[in-house]
Amino acid sequence: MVKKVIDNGKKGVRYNLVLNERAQLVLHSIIENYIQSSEPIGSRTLSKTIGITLSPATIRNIMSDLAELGYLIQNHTSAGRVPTDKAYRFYVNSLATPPGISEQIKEKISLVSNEQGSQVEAILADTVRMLAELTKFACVVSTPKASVSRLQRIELIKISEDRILVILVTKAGVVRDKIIFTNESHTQEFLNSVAEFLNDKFKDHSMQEIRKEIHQSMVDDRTRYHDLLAHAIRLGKKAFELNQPGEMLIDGQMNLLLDSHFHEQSSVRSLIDAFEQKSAIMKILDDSMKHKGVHIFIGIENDLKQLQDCSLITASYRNNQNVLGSIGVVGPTSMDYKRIISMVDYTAKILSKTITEQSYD
Amino acid sequence: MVKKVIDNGKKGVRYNLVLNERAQLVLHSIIENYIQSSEPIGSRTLSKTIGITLSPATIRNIMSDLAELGYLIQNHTSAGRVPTDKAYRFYVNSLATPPGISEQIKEKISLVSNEQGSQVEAILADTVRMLAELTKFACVVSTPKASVSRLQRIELIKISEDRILVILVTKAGVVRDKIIFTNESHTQEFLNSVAEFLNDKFKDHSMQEIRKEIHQSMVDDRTRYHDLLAHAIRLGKKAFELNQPGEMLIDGQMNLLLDSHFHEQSSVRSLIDAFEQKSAIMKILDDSMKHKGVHIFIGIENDLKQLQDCSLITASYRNNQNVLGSIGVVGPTSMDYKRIISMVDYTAKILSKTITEQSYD
DNA sequence: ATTAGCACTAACCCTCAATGAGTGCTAATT
DNA sequence: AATTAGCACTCATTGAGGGTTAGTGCTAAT
Repeated sequence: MVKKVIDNGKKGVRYNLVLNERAQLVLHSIIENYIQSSEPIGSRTLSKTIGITLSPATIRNIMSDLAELGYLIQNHTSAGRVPTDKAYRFYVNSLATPPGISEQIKEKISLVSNEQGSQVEAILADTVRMLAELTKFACVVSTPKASVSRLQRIELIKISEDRILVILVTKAGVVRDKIIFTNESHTQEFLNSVAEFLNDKFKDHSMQEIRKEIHQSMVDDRTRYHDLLAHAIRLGKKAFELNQPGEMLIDGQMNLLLDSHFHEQSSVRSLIDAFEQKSAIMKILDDSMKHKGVHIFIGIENDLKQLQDCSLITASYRNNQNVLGSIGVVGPTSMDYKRIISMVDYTAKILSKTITEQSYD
Repeated sequence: MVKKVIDNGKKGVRYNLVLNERAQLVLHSIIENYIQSSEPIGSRTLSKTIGITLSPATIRNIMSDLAELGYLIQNHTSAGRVPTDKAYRFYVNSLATPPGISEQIKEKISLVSNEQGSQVEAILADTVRMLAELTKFACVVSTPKASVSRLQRIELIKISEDRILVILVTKAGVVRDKIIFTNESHTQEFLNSVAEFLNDKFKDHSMQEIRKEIHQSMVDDRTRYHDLLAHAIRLGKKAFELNQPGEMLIDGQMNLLLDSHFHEQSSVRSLIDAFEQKSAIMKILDDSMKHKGVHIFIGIENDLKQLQDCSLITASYRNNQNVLGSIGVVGPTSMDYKRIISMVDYTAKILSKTITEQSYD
C-alpha cells in the first residue's frame, strides 16, 4: 500500500513525478471542481464532494504536497487552491482520448453545412461558427493549404489589356482567384490554349510540385524555342506563385471577451492582437496538421506570450488524399477539457467527411 | 433680444422646437464637453469652459429648460446632466457637413490598399480594418451588390459529371464563384460555347437585367427549337440566380467591447448578436446606399433594438457607373461625431476612387 | 433677467470592524 | 505510522458610519 503522495519506490528521492493513487484522485477532483466553479477549492469543500471519506486535514496535507510539486497554487495564504498548467496537463493526459460525447451534441455538429454544393470556404465558415456557438469560446480553422492541394483546373480570363484573371480550382474544391499583370497583350483564344496546356500538363499535381516543375522548365533550353510553351511557362509561373499566405477563419472571439476568466484580466487587449495578426495562431494550426488526432496546448505550453493564459485544442481535417488544414478552439486554461476535446475531435471528423464528399474526384 | 430658452415668437406656446441662440450654445457646449469627458456636465464646470460669461445659476436655469424639452437627462438628482439622442441629433444637424479633417488622417486613409491589382474584397477588408483602427469602433462595409453589378465575363468549368463551376466577373472587379448541378452531362467544349454565347449576349448588362432577360427567353417559343440556346438559357438561369445574399465585412467589434460605454452595460451580448446575424445591419447599409453622402443614425433612430445604444455613421461608395455598397462605423451615441463623420466621408471617397481605378473598363 | 446664497442630495471614498473560508501546525486518536 | 480534531492565524469580502464633493432647486437680492 502506498503511503505518500509521492511514491517512486525509492526512499529519500522525494520530489519525483509519480503521484500515488490517492493524490491523483485528489488532484483530479480539485481540477474538475475548479473547471465547474472557477473558484479556488478548499479542503473542506473537497472532502465533501470527493468520493472516498477523507478528512479536511488529510486533504490539506495532500494539497500541500501537490502545491509543493507545482500542481496547485494559492493566490494568498488563506485562500483555496487553484490548478496550475501542470495540473491541467496531468488531467488531460489521464483522459481517455477522445472522451465520449452525447448524441445530442453529435447531431448538432453533424447538421452543419449539409447544403448540397456548398463551397469549401462556406463549409468551413459554417463549421467554425457552429463550434464557437457550441463551445462558447473562440474557434479558428485554417483553409486548405494551397501547397498540398492538387490542381483540378486552371482558367485564364482576359479582363483588360494587361490584366489576366487566374482561377485555380483544387481537387479539394477550393476556388482561388487572383489577378496577374502582363507586359504583352494576349487574346482570349491564346489564353485558352495556354490554360489548356497547363491543365494537360499539371492536372492532379500539387501546387508545390507545379511550382517546382515550372522552375525546372524555365532553365530548360527547349522552352526558348517554343512560343506557346514559353508563354505558358511564363504565365504559369505568375499564376501559381504562392501569394495566398493561407487563410484562417475565426469566429466567437466575442465569447472570450464575455468569459469571466478574461473579462477582468488586462491580457484581453493582447489576446485580441494575437487574433488580429493571425500569423501566430496560423502557425500553431499548421504545426498541428503534422500530427494525427487532437492536439492540446495548455497555457505556458504556447510559444506565443499572448496565449499563455489560454488553452488551445486543435484537430486536423482531411479529404481522402491529404491533410488539408486544422480546426481549433481557444479558451481559458480552466476550460472543460472533456467536453471541448470531444467536440473538436468529432467536428474534425465530420468536417473531413463533408469535405471528402465535396472533393472533385 | 431673446430672453427665453424657447422662443418661437409667440407667447404662451412654450414647448416648441426653436431654441434661442444662448440655449443652443449651452447645449452645444454640454455635448462637446460630454463627448470629451464621458462624464455628466454640471453647471459650474460649464460656466468655466463655455466662452461667454454666464453664472452657474443661469446655466442651471437653461439646463433645466433643456432637460424639460428632452435634450438632457439626469441620472439622479444631484448629478450633472447628460445629452439625450435628441441632443446629439441637434448637434449633428448643426455641424457643417462634412467637417474638416487633418492632413495626417487623410494620409493614413489614403495609404490603404495601394497595392496594385488587389481584388475588390481585399481592398474592402483592408479599408474596413483601417477604419476600425482609426476610429477605435466597430466598422462594417457591404460588398458590391450583385444585382446592380454589370457582367464582365462568365466562365463555366466542368468539375464533375453533374457539377459545373460558374465564375462571374463583374465590371466592378468582383469575382464570384458558385457550383451548379445539372441533370445531364456536358463536355467542356459545349460549356465553352454556352459561356461564349452568354458572354456575347449579356456582357455589360446588370445581373438584374440578365435575370429578367433570361426569364423572358424561357417563355419565348424559339428557345425550344434551338439546342445551344435552350441549354444556355437553362444553365444561365441557374448561374445567375441570386444566391449570394450580399456579403458584409466587419472589423473592430472588439473595440466596442473594450469601450467603457459598453463595457458595463448588459447590452453587450445583444449587440454582438446583432453583428453575428448581420442581416439587420446589412439592411441599414443597403438603405444608406440609396442616399448620397454621409448618413447618421443616432440611438433610438435605429429600428434595431440592439443598436439603440449606438450611433451609426455610414456613407456609400461607388465606381463611375453605380453606387456599389456602403461603409459604416458603429460606436456609442456619445462618439466624437465630427471626427468620425469626416473619417467615414473621406474613407468612402478614397474607396470609391480606388475601386473605380480597379474596375475593368 | 440675472445672480448670489443656501439647504439639500447622492455618489464616492475612506476607515473600521465583523465575518467567514481557508490554511498550517500540533497533539490526540486509530 | 497515518489520520484526524482542535486551534490560532491570515486575508478577502462585506457593510456600516462619516466626511467630502459635485451637483441641484429654490428664493431673494441685484
